Amino acid sequence: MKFEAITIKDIAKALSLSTSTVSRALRDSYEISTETKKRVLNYAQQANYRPNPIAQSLKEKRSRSIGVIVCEIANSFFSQAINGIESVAYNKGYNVIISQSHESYEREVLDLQYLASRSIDGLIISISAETTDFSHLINLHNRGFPIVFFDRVVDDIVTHKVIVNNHKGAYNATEHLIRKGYKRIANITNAANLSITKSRVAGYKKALADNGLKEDDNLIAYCNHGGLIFSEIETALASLLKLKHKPDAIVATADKITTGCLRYFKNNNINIPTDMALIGFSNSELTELLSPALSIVKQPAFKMGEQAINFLLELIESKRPITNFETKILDAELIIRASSR
Amino acid sequence: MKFEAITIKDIAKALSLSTSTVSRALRDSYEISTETKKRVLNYAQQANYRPNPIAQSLKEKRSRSIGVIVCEIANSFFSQAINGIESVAYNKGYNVIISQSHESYEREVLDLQYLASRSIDGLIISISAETTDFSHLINLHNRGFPIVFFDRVVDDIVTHKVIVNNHKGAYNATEHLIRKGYKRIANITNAANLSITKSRVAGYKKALADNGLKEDDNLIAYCNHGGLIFSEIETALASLLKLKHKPDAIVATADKITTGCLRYFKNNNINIPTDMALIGFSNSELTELLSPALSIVKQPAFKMGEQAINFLLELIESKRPITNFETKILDAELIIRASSR
DNA sequence: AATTTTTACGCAATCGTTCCCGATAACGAT
DNA sequence: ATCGTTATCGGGAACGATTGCGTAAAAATT
Repeated sequence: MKFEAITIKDIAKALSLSTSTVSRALRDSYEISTETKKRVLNYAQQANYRPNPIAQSLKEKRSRSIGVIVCEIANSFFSQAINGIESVAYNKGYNVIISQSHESYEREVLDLQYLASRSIDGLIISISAETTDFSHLINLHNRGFPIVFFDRVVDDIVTHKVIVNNHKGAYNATEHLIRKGYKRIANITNAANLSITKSRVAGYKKALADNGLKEDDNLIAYCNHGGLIFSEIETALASLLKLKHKPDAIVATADKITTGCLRYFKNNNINIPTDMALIGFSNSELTELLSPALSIVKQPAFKMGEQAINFLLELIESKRPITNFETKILDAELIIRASSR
Repeated sequence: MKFEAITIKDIAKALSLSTSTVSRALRDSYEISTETKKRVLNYAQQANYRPNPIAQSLKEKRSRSIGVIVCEIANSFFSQAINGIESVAYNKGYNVIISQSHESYEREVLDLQYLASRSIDGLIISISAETTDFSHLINLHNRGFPIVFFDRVVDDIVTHKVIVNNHKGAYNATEHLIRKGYKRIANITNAANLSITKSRVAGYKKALADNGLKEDDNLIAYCNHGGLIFSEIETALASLLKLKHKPDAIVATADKITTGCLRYFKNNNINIPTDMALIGFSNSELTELLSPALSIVKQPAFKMGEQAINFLLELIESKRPITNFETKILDAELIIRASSR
């Protein structure tokens, strides 16, 4: 099935003009008489003419579309961030092509190849939990391709970045637990290589240190798939609970891990917060309604998305190469509820 | 910032060949000698040549991208459906451009114009709660543009559709409440004009009738924004609770409405299920962890997405016009938990 | 040796737009 | 009458890839 649209040639033929004149008339060039402009504009309107964006892209060497790679759309944080990206992109006439890495390095590389082959003008990415080799990104970046990182950034690549103050978020969450009297606080977190993991673990450790608690590597568990696989959370928690000196509270520093912990405790009849306190990073709208209501560290996902796309459009639309790159750090919100009281 | 890619011309020049020869060599044409093919292929590989999809699109009059319009990405049902769409599209070399209507008719029309202007090859859409005028879609459809509806379909437009057995889903949910002994069962549902609303309300009514319960229009409340605005749920529930003869159970037939009801009851200290039983349509992963665990009607969102994209690709890739349209009806799953016991 | 056939490649048009050059006419100034 | 201006417009070459058609050389056939 095809679907033939009217072109500038059709207009030219119908009005006995040249395509150049029609093109210029449509773009309101000064070299075209008001009379002719009117004729062209009227005809175009009546015929419902729309310029072919593909032809324009070919001519202008830009597609007016940008790529976004996240690990999962079906994750509140990312879907909210995408909302932010979309709202700005829409207003600026860009379209957004979304790809999911599903926390797989291989898939991330494929996604990137795919997007690059679709000639996107720029990329916003939060890298997958598996990714430790950045050559696919470095390659593009070195060739001057506009990239903005958000959430999970790559330190070695110098470009605009948007993150949350992960250190502070984890610090505050941990400190809150300490103030509530918890003594043995475990940290279940994302893959160790991720930037967010490093900051969050550091924040957690700093809070312990600042409050005279000793850190214990046995109390830190890494989930290499970011909690996407429930069993990795089970394994982590099971081994924590097997410790001689069990934890009495948990800081979970990823959305899926936070809710995964809750699921595990419910499955195993472990009472929150009496047997085990829980606080975790999450952007779900439902944490308040959970049982017990979850204490969370909530990221300004929508704003992060907005900031990321603004950064990207700056890179794309800048005439001269940008050398002055910025890292925007937003604050996460600490919301205390029943799971840590 | 630009980013120059290698073209077929560059290869041609480098190897002292014509662009036609290079093109044919790359496409493995029989008219090119094995020798030349090897040279071209080697050079292309070494130079990391990628055909320019925009130029290809212009030539082939197809963009290999499809549009998806849903009301909200940050909704489990839709994000899961998009996952399904994406997984198939990805494998077939199509990319997916997602737009959100935010339940607004105006925005839906704009989205559609936008997508059409981006020359997508086809469209998958679940219409907004506000939409009652379908001329924007009818227009496209009449011009032979491939459209597949899912979830919220338009009866008047004859094309492939993917839905869930909404009647049965609502029927089963209602019947379950009746069996549990609830006598006055209210139904809070989406905008009245939506196809899904009609089916679900009908299913609800049928279950009442089949079990000797009288339907009462005071017990049916419509949320015109699909629960996107919490106040509309509040209003609906408040007026239900003001009735002389209050309901003792609620069937909520939209994701946001279901969780919205729960939120309202918690806010107002209404105990579930003793004061009020609750069952509702939802695809959230967290319903099990809510307090109380929510009984739900769960749609096979991922499968629906897969089916929708398969339908669409059939329409797009078919040589001759398709006249034999299909409506795929999948079954929803009824999951009983504490909120209705 | 003369011919036909096959092989292997180039030319040029095409897709829809844009834009650099001209080209033409009207008009006033010299 | 000649020239310079200005106002309007058209020709045609891009952009990158594809493809029908034409043709030289090589190979096969007579």
